[in-house]
Amino acid sequence: MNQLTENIARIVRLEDHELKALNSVITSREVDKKEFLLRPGQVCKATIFVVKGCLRSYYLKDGEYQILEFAVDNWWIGDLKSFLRQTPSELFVDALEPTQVLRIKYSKLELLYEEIPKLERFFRILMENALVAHQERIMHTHTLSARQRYEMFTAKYPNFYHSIPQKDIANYLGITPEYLSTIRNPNSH
Amino acid sequence: MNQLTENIARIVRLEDHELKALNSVITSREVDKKEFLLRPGQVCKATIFVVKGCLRSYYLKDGEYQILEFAVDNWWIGDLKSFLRQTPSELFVDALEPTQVLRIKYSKLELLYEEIPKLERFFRILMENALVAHQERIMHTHTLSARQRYEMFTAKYPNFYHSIPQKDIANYLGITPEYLSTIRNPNSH
DNA sequence: GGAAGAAATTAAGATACCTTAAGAAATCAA
DNA sequence: TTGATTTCTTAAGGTATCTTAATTTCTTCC
Repeated sequence: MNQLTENIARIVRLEDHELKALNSVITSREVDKKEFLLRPGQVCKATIFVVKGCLRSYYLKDGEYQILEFAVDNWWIGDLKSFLRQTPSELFVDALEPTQVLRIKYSKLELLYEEIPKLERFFRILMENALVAHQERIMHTHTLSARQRYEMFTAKYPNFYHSIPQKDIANYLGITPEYLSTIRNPNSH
Repeated sequence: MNQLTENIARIVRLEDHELKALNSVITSREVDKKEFLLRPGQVCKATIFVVKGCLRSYYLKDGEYQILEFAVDNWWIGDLKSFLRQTPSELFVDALEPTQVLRIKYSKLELLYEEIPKLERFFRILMENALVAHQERIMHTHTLSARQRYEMFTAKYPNFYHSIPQKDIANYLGITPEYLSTIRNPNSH
C-alpha cells in the first residue's frame, strides 16, 4: 500500500488482486522546486497525485499568468480537459517546493476501469467532491470580498498558506499582490 | 427510451434489462414557472434532469440572492452537496419557465449503481465534464472582463439567453443588472 | 385590454480593487 | 557570506464596477 491506494481504500474496498493491478500502473517521482510536470501544447498523459509537497497549475493569458489551483498532500492535479480528451494542454503544472508525486497514465487507467469497476466508483466520488469544491469556490468569488476570500484560504490551508508565495495566493484569489498586502496590513482593519 | 436514457446511451451502451431497471426509477414531472423543486433546509432527495425548459439554482447571502447555475435542455441540476451527503440543502431550485424534468431518487440511484456498473461510468464522465466546465468558468471570471463574460454567455446559450431575465444573467456573471445594461448599450463600445 | 408590478435603461456619485513606482525585506545562488 | 534577484510593502492616482434613484419599457394577471 502507498498513500494513493490508502486514499482509494478509504472510499472503496479493494481485493488483493485489484490492489496489485492498481499498484502495477502507479509510478513514483520526485519533482524539484520549479520543475515542470506539464506545459501547454503537451498532452496530459498522466493524472498526478501529490504524496507530499505542493504543485500548482496555471495558464498564460495576454502575457499574464493565472493560477487555476494548488495541489497539496493527498490531492490530485493535472489538466483535466487535456487528460480526459487526450488533447493538447493549455496549462503549466510545476512545483512550488520539492514534491513527491505518484502518477497513473491515461492509457493504463482506461484499461483499469474495465478490470476494477470499483475504481470507476472511486473516481466518480472523487469528481463529485471536486465539483462541490469548485461550486463553493465560485460562490465565494461572487459573494465574498477579497479579504474574506483570503481568510477562507488561510483557514482552508492552515499548514500550507505560509509556504505559498503571497503573490501566488493573490493570483489564485483573483487580486493583485499589492492589494493582498494592504488587506493583510492590520492598520487596514 | 426517454431523453434521459438517450443521453446516457450516448456515453455507455446499456442492455435491455439495464434500460428497464433504469427507467423504473425515473419519474417525470412538469414544473410551473416560478415553482420550486428545492428550498434551503430540505434534503435534495433527487437529481434533476431537464428535458425541456430552464431551471436555476441560487442561494441567499446577506439577504441578496446569488445564482449558482442555470440548467437548460439535457442538463442536470440540484444541490450536489446536499444530494451526495443527504444533508440539508442551502440552495433554491426553481423554474424560469414551464419546464419538464425527469428525476432519480438518491436511494434508488445508490442501488442502481450496484446493479448497473455502467451507470457509475456514465456519472463519472458526467462529473468529469461538469468539473471541466466549472474550471473554465473560474478561469473566465479571473481573466475576462464583465463584457467578455457576457459575450461568452450569449455565445454559450444562443437559444436561451434571451429567455433568461437580464438581471439573472447579470447575477450569474457576478455583476449588477445596471452595469450589464450599460455594457449592452452599443454607445458604450 | 388596462392597471399594477417587474424588469431594463440611464445617469451621477461612490468604492473596491488596480496600476505604477519606489523602497524594504526576504530568498537565492555562488 | 555576500551580491543579485525576487517578493513584499506602502502610497498615490486611476478604472471597472457598484449604489442609488428616476424614467421607460415590458409582463402579468384580473
